[in-house]
Amino acid sequence: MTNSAEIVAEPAYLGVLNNAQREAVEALDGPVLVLAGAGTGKTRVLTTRLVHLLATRKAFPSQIMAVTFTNKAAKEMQHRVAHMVGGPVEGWWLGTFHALAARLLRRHAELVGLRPNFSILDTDDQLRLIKQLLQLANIDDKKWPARLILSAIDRWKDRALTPDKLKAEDGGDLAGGRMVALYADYQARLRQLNACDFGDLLLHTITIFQDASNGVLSDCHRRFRYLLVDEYQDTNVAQYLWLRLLAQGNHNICCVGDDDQSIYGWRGAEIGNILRFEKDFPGAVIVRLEQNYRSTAHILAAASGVISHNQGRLGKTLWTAAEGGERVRVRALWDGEEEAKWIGDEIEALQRAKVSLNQVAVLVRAGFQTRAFEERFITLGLPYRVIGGPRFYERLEIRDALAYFRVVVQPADDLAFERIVNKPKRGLGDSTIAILHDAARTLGASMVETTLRLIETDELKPKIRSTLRQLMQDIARWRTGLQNTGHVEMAKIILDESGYTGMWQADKSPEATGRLENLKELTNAMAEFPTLEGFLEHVSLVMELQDSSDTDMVSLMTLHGAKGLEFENVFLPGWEEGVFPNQRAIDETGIAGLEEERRLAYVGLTRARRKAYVSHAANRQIFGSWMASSPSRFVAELPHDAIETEGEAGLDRAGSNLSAQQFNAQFNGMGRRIPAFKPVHGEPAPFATAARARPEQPYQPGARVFHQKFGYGTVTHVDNDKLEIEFDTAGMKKVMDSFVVPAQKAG
DNA sequence: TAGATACAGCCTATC
DNA sequence: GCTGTATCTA
Repeated sequence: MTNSAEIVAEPAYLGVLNNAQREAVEALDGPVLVLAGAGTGKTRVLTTRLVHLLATRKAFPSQIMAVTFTNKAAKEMQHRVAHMVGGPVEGWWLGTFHALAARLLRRHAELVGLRPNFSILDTDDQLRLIKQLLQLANIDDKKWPARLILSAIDRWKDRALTPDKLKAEDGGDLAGGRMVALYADYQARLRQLNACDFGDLLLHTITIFQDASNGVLSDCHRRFRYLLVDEYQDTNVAQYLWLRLLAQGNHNICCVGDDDQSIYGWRGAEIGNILRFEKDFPGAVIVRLEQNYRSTAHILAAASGVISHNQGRLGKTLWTAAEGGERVRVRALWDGEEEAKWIGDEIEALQRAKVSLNQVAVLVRAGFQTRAFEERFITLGLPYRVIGGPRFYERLEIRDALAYFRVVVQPADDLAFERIVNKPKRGLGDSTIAILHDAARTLGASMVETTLRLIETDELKPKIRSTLRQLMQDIARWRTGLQNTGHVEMAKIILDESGYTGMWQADKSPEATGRLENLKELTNAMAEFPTLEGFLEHVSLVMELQDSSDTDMVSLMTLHGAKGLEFENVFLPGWEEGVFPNQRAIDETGIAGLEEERRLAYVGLTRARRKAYVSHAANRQIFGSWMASSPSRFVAELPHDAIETEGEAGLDRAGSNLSAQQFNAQFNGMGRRIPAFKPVHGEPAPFATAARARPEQPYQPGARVFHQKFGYGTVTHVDNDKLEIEFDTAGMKKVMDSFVVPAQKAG
């Protein structure tokens, strides 16, 4: 219902839009797909649409959900909307899929067997967990590395396939044919740990949504009347299902995306989601944004020429009203060093022409390629920043510190406990941890709980017992401390009293000071959050620390990292077969992989506003050995009119005598075997799941028992699962019942 | 429990 | 060719 008195004249924000943009903004009700080519004003449409929703009184902020993939994109949207309406808009659900799902899940955790304070695991935790499960199941982790197992699980989760939806043979020969059972175990273990991984955030909310009896979904329908989705081409099946459930209520879903910029197929994105939109949401309005405001006609022609070689596109033709501009320069060079030299020189030339270095980017296919440029830029004294290196919250010392906090907040978090139990070294070696681990498994209890029980017995050596008792008391004290003392102060106390800070202070290695600084930065960052729990949530869901520097520097990053960004001048080195398109991408997924590489080329070219430089070298050092290389097929796909070819004669054909097969063999080492999901017959061998039902106490006073360490003895007293035993040689001891066996069986 | 040695794996990467 | 990790040994 539009209040006509409110909108007397056409709002100014509509006037600045072109026809297509305007259509996308004004189609507020019903499903809408906005196919937004690169540089066509996608963000403007998204934010204006939101402002329009509010201005027309179609919705209050609290009735709008806006979903992005990255925190950066969410922040950007918040910022732009605030800018448009002249103040921050609050109360709308704006965030990443995972952040929004986590928010819902915290409220309804018990519906999927979790407590509201569940931990969110990252890849590192997942890998540790899988390693443990592999060991438990006696699966050779040499043959089936945890990384491989994890990626199989993640891919299943991307497709919303929970273990119950899989048949044993769906795992192929992975993990010796026991992959599905392993996956089920992994899920069981997560529940025990009161934890979930990123995939679970979505899958658990889907489970909750699908059960109508809890009323959560209908509540959401009542609440969220309008749904906005950014980068729709990157959604995976789970995200698609999640969105579809939410959209069922009001059908007001607006997805913005570009099938030509889908570059995340390898992490589960389903380009089919965007290609199928009309079918999934009947009556959908499709708006194409094709007028590009970013790049010159030559750059657009180059990008369009390359992408036109792809099949299976929705099809768009980018055009620009702008005239003139330079052709894309395509240069052949002798080797990588020369390439770096040339790019360095060109950047210096730009610098002399008073171009800001912030407007210069070098976009590479893979991280390792940045090194050659860094070296060159250092020699030249060109300031640069590498975007997307190791992240703050992934650093060892930060993860250790966070593990301490996690144990205090969520004592069922065994992964965190195991991480810190002997850091700093407390004399708790592998064997002690193994005892705790085994005992926890037989008891079906958490490690902290198990430790609390074991320290009341004589299972452990007195010294170890008192160390653990101390640690348990510390953790308990820190937990109570959090109720009275501020969490920033408490965090410092935890790191101090645990000896963790001291450990690095005593460390004389050169990186120790840096680590101490990072720890300080960590506690500083906490101040912005009301509670320790809130901070931990932030850390799990927002892995980046806000970047501060806006000094003038060349940006060095991967093509993937450049998506969504734009620069006046873009250098695209390494356009060689094998490197780009990446050979592995082609080996692993064939045509689909090649097309994704081509979309990456399209993304790269369309980042440039004024000048784009493509280069390729005739010789390249890969994994240490020199190889002749031939220009990327994408070079040949650039329309002649749009480019200007330069470089020494003959170089552009160098290396073409090397067969693709030879290249493969060298580039990929001995040819990596990719385990196929081939069906295999026969039941997977069952293996222990962590939780086991506790039988009745089988030991009574007088029973003869055998203990691995203390030998034979007679039970004198029973206290639940704790036994007092007079051992024949070791004397009176308290032990856990699970540590002894009836004497006759041991003989 | 640290230090030494062998060995594999080396593309992209969000949350 | 380099790096991280797993395993062995003093």
